[in-house]
Amino acid sequence: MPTDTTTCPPRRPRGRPRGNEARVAVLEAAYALLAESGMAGFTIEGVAARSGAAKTTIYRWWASREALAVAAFLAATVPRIAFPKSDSAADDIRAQMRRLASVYRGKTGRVVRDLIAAGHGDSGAAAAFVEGYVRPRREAVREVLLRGIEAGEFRADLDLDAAIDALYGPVFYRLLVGYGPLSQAWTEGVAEIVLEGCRADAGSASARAKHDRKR
Amino acid sequence: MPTDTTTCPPRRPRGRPRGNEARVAVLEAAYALLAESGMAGFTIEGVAARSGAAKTTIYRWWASREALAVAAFLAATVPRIAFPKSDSAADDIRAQMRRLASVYRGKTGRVVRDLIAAGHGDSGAAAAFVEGYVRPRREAVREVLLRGIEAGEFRADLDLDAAIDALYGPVFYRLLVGYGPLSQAWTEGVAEIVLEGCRADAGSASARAKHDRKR
Amino acid sequence: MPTDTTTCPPRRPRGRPRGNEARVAVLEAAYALLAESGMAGFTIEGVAARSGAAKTTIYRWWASREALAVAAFLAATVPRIAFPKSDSAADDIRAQMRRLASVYRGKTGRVVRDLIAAGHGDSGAAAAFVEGYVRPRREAVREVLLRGIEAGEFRADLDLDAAIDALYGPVFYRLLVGYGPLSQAWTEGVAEIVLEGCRADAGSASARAKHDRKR
Amino acid sequence: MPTDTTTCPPRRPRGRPRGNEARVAVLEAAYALLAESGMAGFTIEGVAARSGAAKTTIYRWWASREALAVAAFLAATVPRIAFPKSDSAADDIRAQMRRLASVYRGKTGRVVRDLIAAGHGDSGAAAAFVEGYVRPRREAVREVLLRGIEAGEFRADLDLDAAIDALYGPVFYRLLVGYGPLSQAWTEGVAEIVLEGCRADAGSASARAKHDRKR
DNA sequence: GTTTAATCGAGACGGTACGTCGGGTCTTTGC
DNA sequence: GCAAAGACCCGACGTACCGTCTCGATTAAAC
Repeated sequence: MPTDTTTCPPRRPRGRPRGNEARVAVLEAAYALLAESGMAGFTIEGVAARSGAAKTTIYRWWASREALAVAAFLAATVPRIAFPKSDSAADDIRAQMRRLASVYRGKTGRVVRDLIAAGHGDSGAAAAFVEGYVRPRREAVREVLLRGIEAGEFRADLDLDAAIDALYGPVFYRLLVGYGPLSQAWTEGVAEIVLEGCRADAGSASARAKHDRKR
Repeated sequence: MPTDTTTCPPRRPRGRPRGNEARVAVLEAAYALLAESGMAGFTIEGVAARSGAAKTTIYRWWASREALAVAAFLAATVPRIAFPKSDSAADDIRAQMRRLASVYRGKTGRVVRDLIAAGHGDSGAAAAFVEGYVRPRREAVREVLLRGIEAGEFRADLDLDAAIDALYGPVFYRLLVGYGPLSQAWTEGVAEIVLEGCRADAGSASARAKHDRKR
Repeated sequence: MPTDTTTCPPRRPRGRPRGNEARVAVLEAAYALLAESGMAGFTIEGVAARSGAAKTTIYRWWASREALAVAAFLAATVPRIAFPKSDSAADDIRAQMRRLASVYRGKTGRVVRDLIAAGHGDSGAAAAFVEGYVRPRREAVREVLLRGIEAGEFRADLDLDAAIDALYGPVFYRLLVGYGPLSQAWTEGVAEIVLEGCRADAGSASARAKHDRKR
Repeated sequence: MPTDTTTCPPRRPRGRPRGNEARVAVLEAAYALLAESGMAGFTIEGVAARSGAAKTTIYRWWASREALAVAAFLAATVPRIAFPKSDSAADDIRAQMRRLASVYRGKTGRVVRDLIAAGHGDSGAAAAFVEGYVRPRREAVREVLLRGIEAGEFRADLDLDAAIDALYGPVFYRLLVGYGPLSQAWTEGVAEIVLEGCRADAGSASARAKHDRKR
């Protein structure tokens, strides 16, 4: 895993050091190709031809087509998400969902969709995508939810992971399954239901569920 | 009016009629291959070899690899889903989610995942999958939700599509994105939040959302 | 060999009689295709499509692609060749060679070339071509040569088959091997040499050859 | 003038050099296949399978099935012909014709026949066959004819190309058209006529022909 | 300064599957 | 029984990429 430089002794290895130009050229060409024609039409040969790099060089540094695609996407994507921050955590989440759906309605949507699909063929690439893209975004949402709990908007015993999945799962569902459009009205409908389920005064919901489970 | 020659619907077309044996053999071989090795390793050549059919025959009847895979899956899957039916619509949904997650944890999960991913390459296949698999299952859930509304369990103005997405979107999310396991505990956590958001006495949630939208 | 109608008992067979329309349509379409694009592009399917006949019908009456091509060519070609007739047999032959070379420089040349080549794949077709096209033309030449012998132009012990081959072999050689053009000057050069070898006063050539053979 | 960098002709091209093993294996397999079953049954797939080379490799180096067949034949055939050399040029030619006819009666005959036929589908292959096989053999004959002219056996104004065609055209004619056998007696009959036409004392033949042309 | 070891481009190579073409056979309907 | 229509199995086509490999050329640290 050459891209991992966390644990390396300060000993520089012998021989010619890795040139950054090739790496950058490959990633840029790869992202351009990905944005243009999705994972279909994203081939190692195509990336090599467009970047001017040799196939050998690509295979030296990336394990697979999928891994390269994910790396190119991550390199071209801002690592942190600008999250709105108002008085109401619920409002912030609603706004962010609207924005996410809007982005996913565009070209990025197709790329994300293709990368998730491609991940099924390369578990390493899937893991990289989750770590580099999915998890940071979940963490951002988690913080907003925590803020909402502290502010008393959401109930204290809220299962955060379940809440995040309930909010954003539907967005990915529509993105991937293609059942319906990622319209704004729909986004708000989902948010309405889920955020209602998170409210502090959600009453005996939790108790009821626990009771059910005991049966 | 003795004769009507304008429309002759029950007329057999000319030429040798399509043999059902080839069709069945292809679908069975295709499903077997799909279950064995997923969409990777699912090739037209492989299906042809295993089924004894010629590639041309396959191409005559199915538009693409993806279309064939979906057709094979649908042919091998019971068209209607057995849904539990108890006094409580919420309980029925919880039970069904548990069951779905359980099924998706197994071999079927990978097949469904692969088919959804494959659908991105062939919109016809994607549509067929939605119509043949997704929509009937959504309809079943919709009926349960309607039953719950009639029984007073859920609020009357519930956005059914949004509710279905909120319930099952997370399941597909985990299945496809691979962020976390489809564990039973997690399923129940999601159900708890979403069903709480659907409850009849969900208070002013609806009013609040409407108010927001007007801004 | 359905194309042979010389020996047929006057008894009409049972069932629907063979339609002549289909036969003619097939032969015409076949010749058109042949003239247009040569044996490359001459396919049973193409002939069927153009003639409106079914493939089955074609296969019923002609043994192979090659056989059909030969039949179509023969049906479209005048069976007897118009031969010049002057006082000098040698002049007649020279004139006829000029004419043949001129024809073979055109579209017919390619067709004849292709048919001869195609004959290698179907001995029946090759035999039909020889019988229907080559032999009648040889017979015509043979008659001229015989006339020349009677008139004292050519020597009496001339080997007619060898002479015909020596005269026309070179034409087919150039047509088929493509070594040089079928130009008029070249035709005359060949004729000059061969006809000189056929002359009545060719002296002791025959004697010399016989002498050589005895050694 | 210390360095010259304008022209560097003996420069190895970049990239991995072409391996000779694949080339040889392909040509050998191709010739074996050709000799076994002629152009029918000579398929790129067959050659690839038998040689162990990939189809892509074959397509990289040879333009077509026909081109490969010709190349394989030329690689397996001695480039120069052993020609008899006695006191008499006419005798040498007679002997060589006998030998050629004898060879063409065997397996080589079919191969040559098929290659000539195949050449009609690929003009490049046809040209290669002419240059690599036909022309050298013609040159050899030409030399013998020249020797005969110098020795006074043949007339000085002999049209060499026409003479070669008159001698060998008939051989190819029978080989390709299949009108009659390539028997020894027939060969000698043809040689007798043509060589008689080439004799030094062939009288006024040349004058007569020239007179005809003026008309 | 010379090794020495790695990077990097180029491109040959054995493969797999693609989607298409045409071949030849068989099974219908309809005359 | 003939003809048209067309389903069917089959073999080969030529192409696109795959992933591996052998080259020559370059580059910089190590000796």
